[in-house]
Amino acid sequence: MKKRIRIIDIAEKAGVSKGTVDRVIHKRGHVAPAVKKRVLAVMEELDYRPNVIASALAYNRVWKIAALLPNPDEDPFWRQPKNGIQKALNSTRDYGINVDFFHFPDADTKAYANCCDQILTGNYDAVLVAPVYYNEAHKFLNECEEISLKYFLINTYLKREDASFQCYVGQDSYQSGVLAAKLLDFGIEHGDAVMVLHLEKGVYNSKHLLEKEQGFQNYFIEHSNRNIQIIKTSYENPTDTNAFRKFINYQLKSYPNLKGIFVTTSRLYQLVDVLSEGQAEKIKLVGFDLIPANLDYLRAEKINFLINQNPVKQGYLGILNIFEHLVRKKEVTPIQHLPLDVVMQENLKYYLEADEKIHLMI
Amino acid sequence: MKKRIRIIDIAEKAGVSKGTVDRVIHKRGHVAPAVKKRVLAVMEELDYRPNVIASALAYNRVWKIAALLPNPDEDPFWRQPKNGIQKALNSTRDYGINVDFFHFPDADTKAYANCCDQILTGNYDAVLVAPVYYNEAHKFLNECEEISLKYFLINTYLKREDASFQCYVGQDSYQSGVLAAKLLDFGIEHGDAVMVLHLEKGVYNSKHLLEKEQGFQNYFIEHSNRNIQIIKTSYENPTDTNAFRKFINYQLKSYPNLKGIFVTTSRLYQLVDVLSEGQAEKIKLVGFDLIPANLDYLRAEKINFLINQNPVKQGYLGILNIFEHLVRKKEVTPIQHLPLDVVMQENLKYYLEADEKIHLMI
DNA sequence: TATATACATGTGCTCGAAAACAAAAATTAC
DNA sequence: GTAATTTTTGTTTTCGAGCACATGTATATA
Repeated sequence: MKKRIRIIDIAEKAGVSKGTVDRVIHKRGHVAPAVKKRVLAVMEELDYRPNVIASALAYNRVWKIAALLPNPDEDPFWRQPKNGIQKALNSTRDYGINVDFFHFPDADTKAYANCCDQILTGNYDAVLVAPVYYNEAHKFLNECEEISLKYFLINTYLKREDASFQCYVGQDSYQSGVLAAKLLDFGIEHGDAVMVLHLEKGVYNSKHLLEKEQGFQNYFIEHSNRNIQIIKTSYENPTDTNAFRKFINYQLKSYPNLKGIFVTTSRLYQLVDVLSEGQAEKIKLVGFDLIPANLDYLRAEKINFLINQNPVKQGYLGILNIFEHLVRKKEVTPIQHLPLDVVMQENLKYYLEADEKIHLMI
Repeated sequence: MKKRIRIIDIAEKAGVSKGTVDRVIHKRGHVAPAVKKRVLAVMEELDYRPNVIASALAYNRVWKIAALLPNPDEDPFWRQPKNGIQKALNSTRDYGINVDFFHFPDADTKAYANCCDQILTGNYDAVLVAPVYYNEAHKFLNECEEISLKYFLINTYLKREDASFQCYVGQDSYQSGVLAAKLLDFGIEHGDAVMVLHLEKGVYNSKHLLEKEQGFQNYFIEHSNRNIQIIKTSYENPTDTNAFRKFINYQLKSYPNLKGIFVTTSRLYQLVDVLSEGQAEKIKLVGFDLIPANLDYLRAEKINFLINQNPVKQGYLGILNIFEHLVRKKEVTPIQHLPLDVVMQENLKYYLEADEKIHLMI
């Protein structure tokens, strides 16, 4: 077991003081070229690795981070990323990471603008943004760019080329559509029909839903020998059960060879709500997200697959990337897609447990 | 942003010195009951949380860990857990975690016993064990128990009730069989037949293979309405391609309604090797492990699903649990099953990337 | 040569907790 | 009541790196 190399060890071996070694390490200048070379050589030779713990302690600086997210009390989905953020905080607190949350109520642009103002004038070192509203988000990010406020995106991808853009953590919408197609394809026969169904208002403004659809469609185009017919539909208000049931029954009658449905949102359970026993048995179903209503149907074997893109981890990795960037001064990967987990009744529990166990380390 | 509470803050508020607070925190005794009560009350009131960084630095102690694994140069599988161990080390080194590796060549019981001796007499604080050989492992763990050497198991589960047993991280063999059954079931028809195929020597000594088989079988027993016939087979030496091909052709002739095969080891690729184009297309295939040979066939859509139980993470979590136990003095969960990831061509890349990204934190 | 100036190098304090050590107070023994 | 002993409490050093400040050395300018 070899002794750990400290700055002082390098200093001694190079015949200088620790102050000089420190200046070399941090490139602070004021070191004679010959000395610098000697110090670097010794560092190389002894394979010096800074003690990150001592470093963090001595740094003793506080990093101000803002997190701009929809209100988790209104939209329960956001409880999970917020949870992940808080878990990351437990690991990073002693390194000086400090997060202020900014939540805005759904579709309240005034409150939203207010949040943005506070963040822009609040002297933050970085901001974690869920850019759920396309236009507003772009506007805010432009402003961040102006004051060189570094931003990290989670959940929804926005194409940005700014210097202030650091990284995105979230889903790969297109690929999740491809995956859904492959899953359904495995369970149906040559010549069957499948449906991609959006249960959401304003689908044609939601880029990620369209990407899912595109991925789904492209799979079957690339597997044209399977001769699968694709039906694209959307339905805005599945909460009105009776009307929705009529709509679905009409679809099933129109396409008697329909054997699989892909619901692009987390609302697959609302489709199952209106399917009869016989219908549900005949049609394979794929959807998103491990929310309780979906899980009930997954356990009852009425839903075949749920695709999961760990929302807790989104928040966790969001903060972790900020930590790596600010504290460790590392380059972060610009695009970080979360795994597309294929969840079934048989492997569900591991994914539910996994969220509890993100207790890792810095 | 609230200031972090330090020991000295508590000391001041309680009207004592930081030495006294320290004694209370660490239960070192030598504190008057009344004072202890006052200090605890202040700690509670100010919600004191120790600065783990400063704590780790001051501790300045080295933990000696031994890792007993098969030689990764002989069995490439073990390269991955070892990789995970090394990644965990990068995160924990500064906390004083120090690992010595002990590798034994395959089936060399003398070398194995030698490793064990070294570990038992080497004054280690904990040992991470992959108990691949049933009898030898039990013997070693008994000896650990005698000298109160704490052990942590990875990869293969051994039922132990000792006080020295801390936790197991690894696969859930039974459940992976159930999952494989469900996957195949989704792709076949009522009345078809499926095969569970062991490609390994000494199957009936390998408890985890039998558990996989059991899980597979029980799924179909519980779904008897599907009326699926189960064929159990094993073949010891698939490397002899010609003989193996004959064997498989014979099986396929014997069971013309065979529509799915579950290979219980990572050797599914050897089955695909001997299947003709036409045969591979008709039969759905499920197996284990993201090894290159399997991945080639997965990408070529000849393998339908690979079940993955992140081997890198096994090693990583093994060390992390030791860290949590020794350094953080936390209770660790005794049984920790890794997620059973369902891997297809369409979501493969995320799982391959994921291994790179375990860079998490302490 | 004296002095200002720039640059190179060394010293010492800091972060917060741990623990050895020193001092003070309380208790016991005689 | 005093000395010896035990118990309680306070002080100081340590961990390794960061950084402000002090000191030292060489070059330029008068």
